[in-house]
Amino acid sequence: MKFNNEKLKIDGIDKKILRFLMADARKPVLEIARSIGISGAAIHQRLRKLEASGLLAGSKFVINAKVMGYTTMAYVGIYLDKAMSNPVAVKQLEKVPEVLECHYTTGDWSILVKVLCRDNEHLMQVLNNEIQQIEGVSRTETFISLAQQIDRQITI
Amino acid sequence: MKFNNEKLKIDGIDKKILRFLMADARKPVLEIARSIGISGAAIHQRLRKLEASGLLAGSKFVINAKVMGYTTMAYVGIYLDKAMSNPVAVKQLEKVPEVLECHYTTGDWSILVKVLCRDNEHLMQVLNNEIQQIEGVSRTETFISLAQQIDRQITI
DNA sequence: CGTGAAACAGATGCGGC
DNA sequence: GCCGCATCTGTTTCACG
Repeated sequence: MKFNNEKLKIDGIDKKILRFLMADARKPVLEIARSIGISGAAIHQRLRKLEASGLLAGSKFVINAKVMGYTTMAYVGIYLDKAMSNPVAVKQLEKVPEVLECHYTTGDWSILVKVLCRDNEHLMQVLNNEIQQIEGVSRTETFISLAQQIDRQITI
Repeated sequence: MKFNNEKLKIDGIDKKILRFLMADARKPVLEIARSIGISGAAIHQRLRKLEASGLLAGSKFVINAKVMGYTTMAYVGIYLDKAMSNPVAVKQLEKVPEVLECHYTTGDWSILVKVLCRDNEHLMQVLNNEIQQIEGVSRTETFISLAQQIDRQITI
């Protein structure tokens, strides 16, 4: 991806718009307009500009996974055999729906993944039957998140 | 939070609606209606039901932090002194805007946080001047994410 | 549950300043 | 850049099957 991010200037009004929409992507533009005392058309123009700049990477509905019975979140550090290339392992991890994030990290492990499971038993199955079955995975270290106490985006 | 999640039944139509909105929270309900061949009013009713069930936890605009010059993401494992209670430390971590997530974890550390910084130098400042200055923090271990290769929500 | 119609509200494009 | 206006589209409610 290439963006024209060299001239990207975000002024106070842009920031206000972004803060509103980061908290609620469905907030009507006209409502935001009234809140910050500017016309709806102006907000619209600014949003087009921000979108063109690549700063706006879309919007998401947030699902409360707990209500769906997914209560166990964990981070898993994965050690790969020297022979195993990272992209090949990632391709396998993509096929595991419980894997929500995957990072290529410095430090002890080759890969750090975040997984979301229904319960500890489900987590065990994902570890044993999915992740550790991937070729090249030699060992894993699991850290269960007993509570997620902060969850937010970058502060604008 | 308590929800009436005992009777929560999600059928195929609900799943389709959710999949559309999880990918793009601003997608018009009428467009979804046309895609799946049902009236707009029906989608609207289902969304109200899903919202009341607590499954819908809002929506967010996603910001591309790279365009804002934030290119260094890292996970930091934090060791707390025995005397230090977790909630007190979390309260301090909340004040650090670079901290995006904070998990109370099993395993070696007391806390695992995700931080997003402009560059390695900024990360170093956050570690030395912010996180390690928090009372009760004895030691940290940092894992820089060289690349985030998967980033998604729960699969419906 | 679903539908279609009606009333309301928001989105979008444009000329003008 | 912003505004106001006109038009189009989407949202929301409601009575009914």
